[in-house]
Amino acid sequence: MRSSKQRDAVINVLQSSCDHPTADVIYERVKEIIPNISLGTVYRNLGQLHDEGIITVVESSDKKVHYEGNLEDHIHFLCKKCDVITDVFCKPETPSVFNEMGYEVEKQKTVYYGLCKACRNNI
Amino acid sequence: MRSSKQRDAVINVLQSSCDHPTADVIYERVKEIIPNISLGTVYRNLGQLHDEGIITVVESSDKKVHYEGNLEDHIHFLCKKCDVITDVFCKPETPSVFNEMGYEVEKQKTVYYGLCKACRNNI
DNA sequence: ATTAATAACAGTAATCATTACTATTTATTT
DNA sequence: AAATAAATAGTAATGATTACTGTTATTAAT
Repeated sequence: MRSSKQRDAVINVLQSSCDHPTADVIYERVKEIIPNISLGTVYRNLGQLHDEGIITVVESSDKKVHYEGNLEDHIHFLCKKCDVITDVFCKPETPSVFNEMGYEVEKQKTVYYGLCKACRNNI
Repeated sequence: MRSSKQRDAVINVLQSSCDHPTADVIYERVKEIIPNISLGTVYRNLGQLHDEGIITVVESSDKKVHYEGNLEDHIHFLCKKCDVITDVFCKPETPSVFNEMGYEVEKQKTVYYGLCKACRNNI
C-alpha cells in the first residue's frame, strides 16, 4: 500500500472523530482538508484501511456502514429511538450494570470474528 | 397486525431454518409454499416481524441483511474466509475457549440495544 | 351473513449507498 | 530521469431495499 495524502486525511479524520461517521460524512470532513477529493477515493480508502485493520466498522440502525478509528476494546450501545451509537469503555459485567448507568437495555449481541474450524485447517 | 398466510409462511421458513438467510433466500424458500408471493411482501413482513421482536437480524460480511428466527440467547461466529455465520449456544467465558473449540478468534464485538439516557428520560 | 374499512398483497418503478470503470496523476523503483 | 504501477477524480453502473398503485383479503360493525 503506497502512501497518499488522501488516505492520510481519511485516517486523520477518523482518528480525531468521537462519533461513528458514515462514508459520506467522512467525505464531507475530508473535503475541508482536500476540497476536490472524490467520494470513490474515500470509499476505496475506507475499504483498504478496514482490510488492514486500521479502522473498524460499527453496526447501526440505518443501512449505511459506520466507521470508527478508535481500536481500543469497548462496547457499543445503540439507541433504538435516536439511533445514536455510544461508546462504553468500562466493561459492565451484566446488562443490569448498564441500567444503573442510565441506559435501558433490551437485548445484547456478541459476535466473534476470525476463522472457522474448516477454514483454519484448509489454509 | 392482521394475520396473513404470507406472513405465516415467512415465520415458518425462518423458524425452521438452521442458517441465517437473506431476504432473497427467504423469498426463494417461501415461494415453495406460496409460488406467487412477491419479493416486496417478504421484505415488508421481515421488517414488521423484526419490529415486533419475532425475528432478529444478524451482522454479516456482505451488504445484505441476514435474518434469524431463533431467539435463544447465543453468540455468532463470523468467518472472514468463507463468510459463514455459525451459532454458538454454549457461552465461552473468553475468546480462548473459542480457540480450544477449533476457531481462530481475531476480534470480538459486543453491542447493547435499547434506550440511551436521554431518550429514556424524554418518553 | 353483508357490508364497510383498511391492512396486506402482487407487480413494478424508484431510490441510493456502494462499487466499477477510465483516463490521468503520483509515488516508488531502477 | 525514465519506467512501472498504485492511486486518483470524475462518472457510470449495480443491486439491495423501499415506495407506489391498483387489487385482494381480513377484521369489525351493522
